[in-house]
Amino acid sequence: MGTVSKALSLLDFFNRAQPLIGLSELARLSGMNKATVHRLMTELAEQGFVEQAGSGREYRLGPAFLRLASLREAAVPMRDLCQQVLRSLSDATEETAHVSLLQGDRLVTLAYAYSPHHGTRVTMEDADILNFHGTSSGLSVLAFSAPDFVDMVLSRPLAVRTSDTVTDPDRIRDMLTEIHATGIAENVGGFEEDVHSHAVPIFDASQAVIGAVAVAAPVPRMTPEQRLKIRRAVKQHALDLTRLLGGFPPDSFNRDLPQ
Amino acid sequence: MGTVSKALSLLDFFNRAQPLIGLSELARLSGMNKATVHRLMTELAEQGFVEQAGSGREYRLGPAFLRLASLREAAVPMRDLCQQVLRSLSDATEETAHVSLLQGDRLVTLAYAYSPHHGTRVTMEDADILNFHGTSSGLSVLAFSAPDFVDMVLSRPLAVRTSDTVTDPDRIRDMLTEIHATGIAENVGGFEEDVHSHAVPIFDASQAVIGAVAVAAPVPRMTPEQRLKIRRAVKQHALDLTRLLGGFPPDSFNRDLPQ
DNA sequence: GAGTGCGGTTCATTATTCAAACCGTCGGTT
DNA sequence: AACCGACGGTTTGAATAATGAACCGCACTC
Repeated sequence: MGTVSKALSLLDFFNRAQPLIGLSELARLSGMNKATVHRLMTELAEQGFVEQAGSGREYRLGPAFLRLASLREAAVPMRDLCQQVLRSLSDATEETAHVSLLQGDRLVTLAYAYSPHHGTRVTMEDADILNFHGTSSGLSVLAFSAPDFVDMVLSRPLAVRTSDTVTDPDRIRDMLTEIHATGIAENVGGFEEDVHSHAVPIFDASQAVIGAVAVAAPVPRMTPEQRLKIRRAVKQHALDLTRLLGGFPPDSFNRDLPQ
Repeated sequence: MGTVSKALSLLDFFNRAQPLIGLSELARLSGMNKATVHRLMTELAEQGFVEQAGSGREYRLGPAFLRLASLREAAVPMRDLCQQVLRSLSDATEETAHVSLLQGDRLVTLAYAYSPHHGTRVTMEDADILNFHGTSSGLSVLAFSAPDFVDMVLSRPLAVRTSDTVTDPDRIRDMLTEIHATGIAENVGGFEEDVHSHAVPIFDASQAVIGAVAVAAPVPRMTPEQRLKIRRAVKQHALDLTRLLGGFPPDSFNRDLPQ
């Protein structure tokens, strides 16, 4: 791993639950030497990528990201487009809709939309990291990923989030085969208890998978009629989003709407 | 300059006007070797900080920034707070208000708010980079910066944006002395023609300057009464914002509202 | 088909980075 | 007040990774 990757990977230890991290802790988390972490953080701080919090001397993410995110969105209004599609999707299904994007070997929540129709709903956070094996989004992405990537993901330890999380690689591979055939991944309670979700992958111009569109509903609301409605809507909106982003589904992608 | 700084500095060449940059051009812009740039960009791409556009092979900023900006804003809702203060400030002055933040040795626009009161207004872009010598925001920041920093800024070539841009370091130093005394910087047409702007610095918990609040109005609308109203409003709102961000003005800062 | 500029690669040289030990400081404990 | 452990940060020779000139294949132009 190059120096730049090391420095950037330090940023991954910051999240909503842990926005402030001290030098020693960061060294522990990353497994790097303290001196190394210090030098890397100093360089990141010079560029505004991290800063040291006023009171303690702990680090947190810096203001540079606001600027760069603004420029990214100006160049590629992906979030905007996703938000529009999600609005329509959550209206159509009356449930929570969200888009996740493949960033390196992680799947990251980019945007979401709630439906005001029900008092209870599945709630989301931006910038959450989803696992591949226990979410419909992750499974839908894997089903259209290169075998090498699937092998890499399934050879890592697979976190058990709920009693329904499937962690047997062989069973997961069977699921991927079926998802590849239908174009839709379905998951019940594998990530959060009582959440029933459907996901369909989205693709870029080179027909490579770049993420997924999903709808997540509370398990008790999932009637057969509602399930069919969601499956049709997710698939249609995922195809729309792929097209809006300038992409194309691969030839093997089943474009039929589910019956 | 360390490797990490080199890699991150490559990101600075992307902006609204030039969102796509090829390898050779990036090497030229940065003065680095093409192989070096290639390796750095490859590492940045692995982490999602840049990506290669579908058609050509040019690079553009990647989706990672959306995630990190979201986490930054969750940890430090600076943009949110600024937006609230700016809303109030632009309502009070009936002109465009904006906040810029010091990031390393650059001054970057963070947020702005327009007033719906007039049909014409000064328009802004997020993530624009302001110069120090030709903007009221920049001058107000300089006036409360360490002498070393001022020397560094004024020893660089000073861009001439309009016929009214002041570029004589001695004259600028005189202006800084006065700005330091009053706490307000004023600039007429030094950055954009026909724009009259006022700015007041904002400070962090250690009383160091971190940016500025400004109001920009078309020159023809600037009557003596309007000018006084703006000066009072900018100063008050800058003090409010400093406090909201958990900061304190330095002891030398003149807290009196202008008469 | 020679010339140009592109993205990308190679490899010996060289400068940077690493790990371990060490400082000074801060709170809490004895 | 002496001790302790953990903190952020700094120094060191030894190990590693970055560097840049030259090069490749390609597309396009003249």
